[in-house]
Amino acid sequence: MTIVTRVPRGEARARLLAAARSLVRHKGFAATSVDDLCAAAGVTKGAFFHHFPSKEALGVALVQDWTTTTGAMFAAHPYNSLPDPLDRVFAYIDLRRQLLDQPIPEFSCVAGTTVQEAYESSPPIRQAAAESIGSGAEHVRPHLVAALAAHPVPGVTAESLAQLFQVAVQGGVVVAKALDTPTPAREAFDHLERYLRLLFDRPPT
Amino acid sequence: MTIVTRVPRGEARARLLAAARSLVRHKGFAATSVDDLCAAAGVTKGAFFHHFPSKEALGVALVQDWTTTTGAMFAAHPYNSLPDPLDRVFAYIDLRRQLLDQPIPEFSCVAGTTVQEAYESSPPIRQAAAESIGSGAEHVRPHLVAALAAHPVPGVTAESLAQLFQVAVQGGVVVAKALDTPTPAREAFDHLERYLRLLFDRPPT
DNA sequence: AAGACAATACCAACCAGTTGGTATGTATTC
DNA sequence: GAATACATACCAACTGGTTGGTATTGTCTT
Repeated sequence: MTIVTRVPRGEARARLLAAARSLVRHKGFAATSVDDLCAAAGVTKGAFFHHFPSKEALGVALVQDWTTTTGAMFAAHPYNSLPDPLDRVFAYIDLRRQLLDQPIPEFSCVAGTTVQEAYESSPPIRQAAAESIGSGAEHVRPHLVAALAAHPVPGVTAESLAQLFQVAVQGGVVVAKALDTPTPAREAFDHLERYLRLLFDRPPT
Repeated sequence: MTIVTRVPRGEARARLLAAARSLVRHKGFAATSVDDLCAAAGVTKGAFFHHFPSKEALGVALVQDWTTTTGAMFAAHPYNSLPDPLDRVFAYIDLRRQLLDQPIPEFSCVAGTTVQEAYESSPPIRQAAAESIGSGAEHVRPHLVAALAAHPVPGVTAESLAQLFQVAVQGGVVVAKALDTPTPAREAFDHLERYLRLLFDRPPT
């Protein structure tokens, strides 16, 4: 008598999204088949297409889910409550560096990985990735706005700096994957911090 | 009587690599099928598997071909012959910005795009991408070495700066694809130039 | 409180088309 | 004439997606 432990009713969608997050980070979106996803989630194809009308729809949901969960994670982090805005920026960089203390697939960005494949082949997924990257920039932009208000730097906007953070994050993932080491990503954040300290005339304490 | 213009004998391999470069930049590696490649190259499957033992082998050859052609393009560029090393670095940044005056797929990096998908699924391709990224850093690293020799900056190495360039290039592509505009990539290079001018005490002329 | 009923959540089997790859044949070149 | 450079035809495995069904849940009525 074999006891088949089934996935509890109501969890299928969440498990599919979790499986997708992991598989996409490891193999990319196109290389992850619907069968892969169902097997990893412990669910059948019927369940998959009950919750998602297509594989593309799951891709959109995956990126949106990524946006909200990472958004919640950053929003809840104590760095947001430091009194000085520039300290908040530096604490954000620290947090970013801490995230690199994980295996590479674990710190790679779902939106960034997916958009490379979806840029032309799936406008909806690209759109979701755009919102994700934009929302990600919002984790530093307000602090940069406040810091620049207290200490203006000619020719430098909070928006372009916030996007520079995103470029560093995404580029860090790509280079880390290529060289198979998080070091270049970490050092990119070191340079970013040094750049900001020079811009804002705030030498390391 | 239909005249079928065939691909001249001996060109199949080169045409397959050219087709692969274009298709991979637009759709990614996994989403590009062998049939796609043959159709785009105007060649049959027999030709494909005559020149490449597998799709993976074409992926490796594609990345290697990318490394050599881009390497030759940068090596031949006049920025290398400027007298001052830091001027060479700034001219390299200018060149990088010029490359952004193209449609996004045209300036996206084949190695960077591919490695995201191949990181775990294909060690040989990942290895080729590692060599490509490493070789790419060599287009600035010597100039940074010379610039730092003339004007040392405590705590800053030419190697980590060269890798920062790679992070900016790769991150620029990802963010540009996500937001569907080259602006963040361009501004990342602006910030990079400003950072270097601060580090080397070389205000804009 | 119990029964009817419809929605929801899921499953197993199946489908047509596509995938990477092969076996075999033929025209060119050296 | 032997190697090289292809073309044609084909295949098993897998692809995203569909089908028809079942078990579970909530909801409304009596």
